[in-house]
Amino acid sequence: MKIYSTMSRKKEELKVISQNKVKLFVCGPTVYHDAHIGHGRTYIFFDVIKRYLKFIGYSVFYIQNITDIDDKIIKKAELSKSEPNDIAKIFEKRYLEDMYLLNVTSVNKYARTTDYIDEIINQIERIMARGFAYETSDGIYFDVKKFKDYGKLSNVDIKELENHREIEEVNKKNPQDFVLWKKRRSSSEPVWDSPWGKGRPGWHIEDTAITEYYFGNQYDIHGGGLDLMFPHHEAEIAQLKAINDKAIVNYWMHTGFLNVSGFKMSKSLNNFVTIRDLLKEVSTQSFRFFVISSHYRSHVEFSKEDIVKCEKALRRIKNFTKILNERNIYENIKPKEDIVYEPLKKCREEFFKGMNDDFNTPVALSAIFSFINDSKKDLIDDKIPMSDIINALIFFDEASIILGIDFNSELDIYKKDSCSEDLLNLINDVRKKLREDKNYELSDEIRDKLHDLGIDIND
RNA sequence: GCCAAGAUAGCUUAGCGGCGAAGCGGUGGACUGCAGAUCCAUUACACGGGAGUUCAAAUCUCUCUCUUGGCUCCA
Repeated sequence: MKIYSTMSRKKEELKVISQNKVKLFVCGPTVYHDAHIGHGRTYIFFDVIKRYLKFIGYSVFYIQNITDIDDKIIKKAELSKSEPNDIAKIFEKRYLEDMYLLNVTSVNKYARTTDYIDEIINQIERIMARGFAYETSDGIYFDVKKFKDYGKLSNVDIKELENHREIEEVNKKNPQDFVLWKKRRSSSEPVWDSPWGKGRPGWHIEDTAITEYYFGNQYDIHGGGLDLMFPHHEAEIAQLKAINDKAIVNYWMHTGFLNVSGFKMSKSLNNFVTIRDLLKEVSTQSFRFFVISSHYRSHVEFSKEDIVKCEKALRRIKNFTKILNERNIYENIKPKEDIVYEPLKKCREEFFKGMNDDFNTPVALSAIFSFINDSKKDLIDDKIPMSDIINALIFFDEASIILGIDFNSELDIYKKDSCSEDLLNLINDVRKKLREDKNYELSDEIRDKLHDLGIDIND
């Protein structure tokens, strides 16, 4: 199993800290608006990563933080004349709903920042005690000059930054220094007691507090979107090392951007697509397929058309597994016999080779399609041994579990409720009669209009 | 300005030293009253330009052109 590490900028063999165990942390969202499809991409991918590591035998503990106290949340609360905590609660709930809809089910623990205030304060105290942070009139700051490796992960030259950083805080020793604890600035913001008076945590400290609480000083994988590499992950590394020289994160993984109409999603550009809006138009499975049909580190351009293409491709796989299922005349028999059918052997080999090579899902998918192309005729002609029909079904089950896309179920975009289903049956009966009377004109018109409504009928 | 990523058939995406691959699309056919779906067959003048290294380069080096991203909060 090879994983690309941002720190070394190359693929490295996965070596876990304790046998068979992977401690995985991924930066979660700040809950002040609905998650967009870029979040969707990142979290679907880490979902696949977790699923795969688990599949190949690791016991994975996957934590994601939820930032529920932040400037943006406070600002949003002010605008909507509500409490920051209420805003956070609402969007946290909506975020979890979105993840559920995306079939992102592999996170073991969602950790809220405000549940770890004690740990955060304690960590800041230790960072200060070791001389890596200092107090000013408005907060506690990390002294970046004390940590020589600051900038190593993102390959950023600290000196360069001086020219570009906004200097919003005059009391800081250096413009690059980042805040660990913010002292109360206005009466409306939520605060907690601390040795430095009432205040709230800075953004970077929550992750190290949470990871230390659950994982200790060393853990295996830390993931997140590419945009978090600097300064967020640099800050985390600095904090970790400030607490403990031996602290280490072995693999830093970053997902590439999902851009819309050539640009990164932003509200000002009005190219902001939320997960819930997208799922009104395309199925979860199609979107997941879209996400995994490119490599997680590459930059991807979002387009509805491409998701439609993915939906068609996905349907091809489903049609194939449908035939496989029909051929499986022995129910409940799962012989773990060796595979003799060559295309299936090749398919498995390629699939796992791809996944083992830094989670190369496009290769894995390609292996599936090659298998379908190579074997479809044999399947229809009944030339595949029954044991391998079953082995193929087992393979598709495994692939479904790993990728979080059920290849064995029919693609169904439209949620059926009993009423609309009855109604559709009624319309179909009417059309059937019309066709029997050779009144094609009217029956076709109904079909066309249903199509416009997004309902396709197969005669 | 500094730091990155990228340019592969009509479109999307892999490959990253030795038959250019997958999906979508296109074309022909089967099925159908027709369309779609499905199936079968088939297709393609695709590795941004130019040098170099090598027996061999899409793949390595240099260079040019272009695109995108980061350097402020950001998955």
